[in-house]
Amino acid sequence: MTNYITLLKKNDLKATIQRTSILKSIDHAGHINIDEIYEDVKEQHPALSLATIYKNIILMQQNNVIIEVPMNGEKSKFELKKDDHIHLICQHCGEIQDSKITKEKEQILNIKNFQLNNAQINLYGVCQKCQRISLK
Amino acid sequence: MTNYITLLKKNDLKATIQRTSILKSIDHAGHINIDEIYEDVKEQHPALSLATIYKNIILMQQNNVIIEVPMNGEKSKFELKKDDHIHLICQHCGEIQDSKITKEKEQILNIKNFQLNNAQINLYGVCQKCQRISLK
DNA sequence: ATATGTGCAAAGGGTTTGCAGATAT
DNA sequence: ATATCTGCAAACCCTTTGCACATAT
Repeated sequence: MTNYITLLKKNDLKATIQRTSILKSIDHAGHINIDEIYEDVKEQHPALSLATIYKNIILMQQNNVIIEVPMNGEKSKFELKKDDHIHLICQHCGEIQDSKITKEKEQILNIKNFQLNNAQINLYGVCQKCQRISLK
Repeated sequence: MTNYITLLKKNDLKATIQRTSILKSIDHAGHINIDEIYEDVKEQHPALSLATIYKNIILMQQNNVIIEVPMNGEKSKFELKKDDHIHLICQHCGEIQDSKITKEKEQILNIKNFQLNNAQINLYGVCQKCQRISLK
């Protein structure tokens, strides 16, 4: 919990219970949308309002605490800010795995005449677990 | 125009004027959101309604005629269905360039234990034109 | 002490829906 | 001929906003 407080303060945000709760929820889930955060966070803080979540999601994005993961045909999810990475999105179970962008992969993304700031890579397919299930 | 008719029929959709107009708009723009399609299409067909665009965007996605390009912090854009490719999104002028995924790049996306169906790669940065401008 | 954050309820705006008339096949 | 599509208006629901009270620093 103290980690979230530090994270917020480091990024010029006051550490309120609402914000640390939201961050905890995002951190535990890995990738999570607004409604799911709301459901999750209400368990400990029933009074925490949806409006507060919306306000803080915007604020925490602006202050580089979290980042948006736009999703095909559904609401954006959010994750804690970290280095660029690849999302492996399972179309069967919905789970999202992170996969590192290795140095060799990074070179591949180096496209001439384009000054890259950040990469957003979503790979849709079937995860290992679901591949096994469909074999049965 | 006849191309759009063929494209629609090939994918089990009736070829209405509304649909060909929407496809023409998407094709010309390359990447375009719903409101922009509406503005564009109204010039030739003032009566064409937003509701019709929404209905058809959903339908044409389902029938593999177009695909969604989710965007960070803004409304999704749409493009004609084509092979996976990389989007180079300029954070300065907003333009989106397509970049081919070469065979070597494709191998890089081959992540073990994940059965890839389709890749969605958005690279945010500064395009060549805008790099030149900021040098002046 | 005070600037900032929160919760509530209302407003706003984008998207969807139902239906009667129109259209593609 | 008929199943499907369109346009309109209303409904819906997600997101934002304003304000009085509460809280972090």
